[in-house]
Amino acid sequence: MIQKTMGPVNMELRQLQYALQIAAERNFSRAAEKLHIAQPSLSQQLSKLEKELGVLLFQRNTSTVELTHAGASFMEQAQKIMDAVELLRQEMSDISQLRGGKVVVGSMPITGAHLLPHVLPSFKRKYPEIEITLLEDSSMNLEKLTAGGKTDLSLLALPLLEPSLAYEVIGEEDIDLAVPEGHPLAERTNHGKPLPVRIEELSEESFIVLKKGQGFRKITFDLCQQAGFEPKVVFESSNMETIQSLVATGMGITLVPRFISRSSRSEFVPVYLPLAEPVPSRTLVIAYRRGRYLSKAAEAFIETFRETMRELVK
Amino acid sequence: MIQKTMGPVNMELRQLQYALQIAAERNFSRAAEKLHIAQPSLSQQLSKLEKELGVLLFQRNTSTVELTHAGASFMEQAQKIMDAVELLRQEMSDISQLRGGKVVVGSMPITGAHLLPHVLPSFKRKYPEIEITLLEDSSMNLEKLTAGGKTDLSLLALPLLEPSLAYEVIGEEDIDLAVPEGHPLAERTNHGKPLPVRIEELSEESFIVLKKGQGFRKITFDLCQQAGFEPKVVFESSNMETIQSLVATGMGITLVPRFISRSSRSEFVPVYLPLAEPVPSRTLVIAYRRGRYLSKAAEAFIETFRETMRELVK
DNA sequence: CCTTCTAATAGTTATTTCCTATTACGTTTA
DNA sequence: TAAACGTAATAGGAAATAACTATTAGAAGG
Repeated sequence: MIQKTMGPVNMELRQLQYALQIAAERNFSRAAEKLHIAQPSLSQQLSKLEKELGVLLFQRNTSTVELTHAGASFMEQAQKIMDAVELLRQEMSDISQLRGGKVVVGSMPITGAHLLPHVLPSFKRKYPEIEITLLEDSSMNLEKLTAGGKTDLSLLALPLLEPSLAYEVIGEEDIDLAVPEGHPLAERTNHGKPLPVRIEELSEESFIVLKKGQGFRKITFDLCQQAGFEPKVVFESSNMETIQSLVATGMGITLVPRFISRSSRSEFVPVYLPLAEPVPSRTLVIAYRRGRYLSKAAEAFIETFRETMRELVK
Repeated sequence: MIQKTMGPVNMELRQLQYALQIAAERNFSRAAEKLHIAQPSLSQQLSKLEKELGVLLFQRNTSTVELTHAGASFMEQAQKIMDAVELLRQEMSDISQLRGGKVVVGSMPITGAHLLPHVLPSFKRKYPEIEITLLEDSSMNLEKLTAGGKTDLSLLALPLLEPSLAYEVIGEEDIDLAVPEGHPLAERTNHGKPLPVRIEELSEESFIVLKKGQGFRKITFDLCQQAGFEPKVVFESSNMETIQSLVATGMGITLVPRFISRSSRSEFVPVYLPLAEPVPSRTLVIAYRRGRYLSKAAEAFIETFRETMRELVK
């Protein structure tokens, strides 16, 4: 990091503003009035400024006030500075008023592909000036990224492994079963509707699951364990969409979050069956660093996400 | 007036500098040290700044300090502002150190053409960054321009008519007589050198003089009057060079300042004769507004002018 | 668990800015 | 020429602000 030795800045914006006002009015008393200060204060501040600069800015006696050449070039540059200051104030004001800003959001590929497309348009509509940057990764990596401050928020599912993360629940997502067409479980219907499947019934099935580091893999294993068996894994993929295709082609079965089973559009689509009560679900949350102040923009994103989820679940 | 609702500029350069230093160090204590203040002061000022902006600039707890998105864009703009401030300080410093600045100098066409060419080069050599703007006009107009602040200095000859002008003498300039070649006065020689002429001898001559408003016209008339006669004017011109040509072609005679008779280079050159003791002269001065502070650049110009004159008269 | 950093808070002091009153100085008017 | 007016500068004291010291509280590391 380059150390810029900045000399002591004794000059202050107030003094620039005072000088500019005097230049505009060409009269100390009137300038002081507009600045809501007394005339002697203005004289004092200007003298101080001139003394510090080592330059006379105004040629003045008791009757006339006019710029020196030095004063003229001072005013030119001072005005640029004040304009830049005004711009800075405006930018900060925009951010605090949600008319600007930036949020870096992490999400798993699954949710990125299936949930965010619903959220982002309405967020953009509501806060057109807030920039959203998306970062897709596995849930494990996302937790690390968020814990390390690389993202402001991450869309994740419980449980979180990183203890430094806090979260807000944004919704429950039911879990379905995916089987190949013609699978015996898909044939059990009641008035044409498939019957719910109990997880225990899957103990002898071949499972296709996500690779390690992806949260939903653990959810699958936990559900099977709760049902009293260890799933027989015949294939692993890091891509949930790929798994759907593999199931469709008859290589095995899998558990899948509802938002995926709802919107699968690829060529090879498996059959989705509901699971029996109590329907297993995963809790979707937006996670962020514990103890951290969330920017208003980030809060607005969370709020919009929640609203959108409520709409989706209807 | 305690209207604090939307006070204009409460932000101060000091605070920008503090914020930038914190951003550079990412550590309040070290930043405070470099700023030569105590750490609590720094915390206070930053909090005040953030409160005024309505935006958190640093995400911080007791162990880490890092920029928020708002903070990042703040620093970007703040650095621009500090750079502009530094530039302003530099410009003013240059002016006060005579490494910059501007002087508007008025001069009569005569002196502009014959004296300034000697002065300007050495001034430029000494103060290469000071800009000199020349304004040529008649002495009468120059006095008005300078009294009105349109020029910083004017090169004039005594007496000055404007009472609001002060002046510094920069030298005496002897006055010569110009006659056509072959004129009887030019024939009176002593060992080949022309004899000095007494002004009384010119009472019957035809004079070519400058137009009204030009100082040297009055000097000519005054000298004649002192010699006891009223000059017979046969022609008037506003241009001293033209008068030289007219004299050369035999239309009359004229009085001329030494610096002109010395350096006439045109096609039609008259004969220049010295005037008898006491040799009349005019006092050249640099005039400026009475009671006005002269910029250092203007003072430097005067000083350089004097030096150059001393060189010239040698 | 203790020690060590580091930022925030409390309370006080020092500095700076601002105010009122007044002076000084040009300009205009009588 | 003197008097009256308008304006910037100065003086001295009051108010506001930024600085300091001492301390607390919270995280990180041994």
